[in-house]
Amino acid sequence: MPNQNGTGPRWMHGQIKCCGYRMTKPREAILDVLANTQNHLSAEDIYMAVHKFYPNIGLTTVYRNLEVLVNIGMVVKFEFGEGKSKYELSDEYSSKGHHHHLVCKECYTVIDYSDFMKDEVSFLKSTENGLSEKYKFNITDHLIQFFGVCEKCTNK
Amino acid sequence: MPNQNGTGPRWMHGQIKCCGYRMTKPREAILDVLANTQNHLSAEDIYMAVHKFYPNIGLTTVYRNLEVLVNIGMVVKFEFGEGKSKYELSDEYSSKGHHHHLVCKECYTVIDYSDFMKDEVSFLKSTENGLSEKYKFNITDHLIQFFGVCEKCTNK
DNA sequence: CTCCTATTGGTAATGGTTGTCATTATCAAT
DNA sequence: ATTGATAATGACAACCATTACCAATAGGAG
Ligand SMILES: [Mn+2]
Ligand SMILES: [Mn+2]
Ligand SMILES: [Zn+2]
Ligand SMILES: [Zn+2]
Repeated sequence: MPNQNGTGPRWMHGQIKCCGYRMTKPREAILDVLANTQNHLSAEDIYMAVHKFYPNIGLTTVYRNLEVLVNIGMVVKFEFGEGKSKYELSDEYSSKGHHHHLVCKECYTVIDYSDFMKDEVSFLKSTENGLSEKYKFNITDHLIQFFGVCEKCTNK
Repeated sequence: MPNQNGTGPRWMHGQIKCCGYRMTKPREAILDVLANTQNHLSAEDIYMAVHKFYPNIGLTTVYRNLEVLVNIGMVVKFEFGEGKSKYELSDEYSSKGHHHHLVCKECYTVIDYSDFMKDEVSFLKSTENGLSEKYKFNITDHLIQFFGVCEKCTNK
């Protein structure tokens, strides 16, 4: 979807140009779709959303660009166990900020949470330090997910 | 591989019979393969290992049984980003015990670690409590992974 | 031993993702 | 504004891990 108000962050001025990539219509459209949803979208979801405004943009192009955007850190790719990857804007480019996921194993509802971070921060810091020291790893990232059954699925 | 010494835990007496499942040759072979490796195996890996001793056991059977074993909690399924699932015995049936994973994003080496658990325990307890309370989730499980670049890949 | 039915194995199908390649579009340099 | 090098695109085919299907087999309670 074309940026509705002219005041939003123009992707043009973001990470993309700096990395030697060109700013193209599909790229922009994909970022706009991701910026305008609260959900975690599959490549197909994004393709369909983009398709409404640019019917000639292909699914292959969506996949290719998601890969690029993940590589330059503007988008994050997740596997929640559904058999297809889900994407969302990375912390820096999203209004959500740093968060993790609570996933229902039955209906695959995904909840973003950023509560209870005090304990997480200290846990992460000490664990990352310990691990990188002991295993000589250059740690760049972490993945924390909780799984369970949501309220709706429990009462069913 | 057929259980090498007659003294190991016979899967026969485990979880399987209790759940109404039958103990079959393929089932036993798959569990033996998983019990005799330190690695995280794909369905194909397991199929090939089983195939050496029971050449007539099919890949489909391996997949079907892995699903059963995951469902009754004897096996755990992981996605490390390679595009195929990896399997290992669950904590209770493995000599490894409770642990998490440190994954190299370049070569997909996976390290099991169970260090630095003191901080994790308190983090998990408070976060699980907070989340299940706030979001009315019945939390059953968690996934913690650290990603980075291993020593070998860094010097290359 | 018999019977019920869970399980198997072979093969085809599915579905998400990636490769190919001729064509097009971006943008730095003129 | 025009040009040119090349990044990016779109249509389609190929890939590959996983599932569905179904007739044949085998576990194990009685
Ligand atoms: Mn999220
Ligand atoms: Mn492990
Ligand atoms: Zn649910
Ligand atoms: Zn590595």
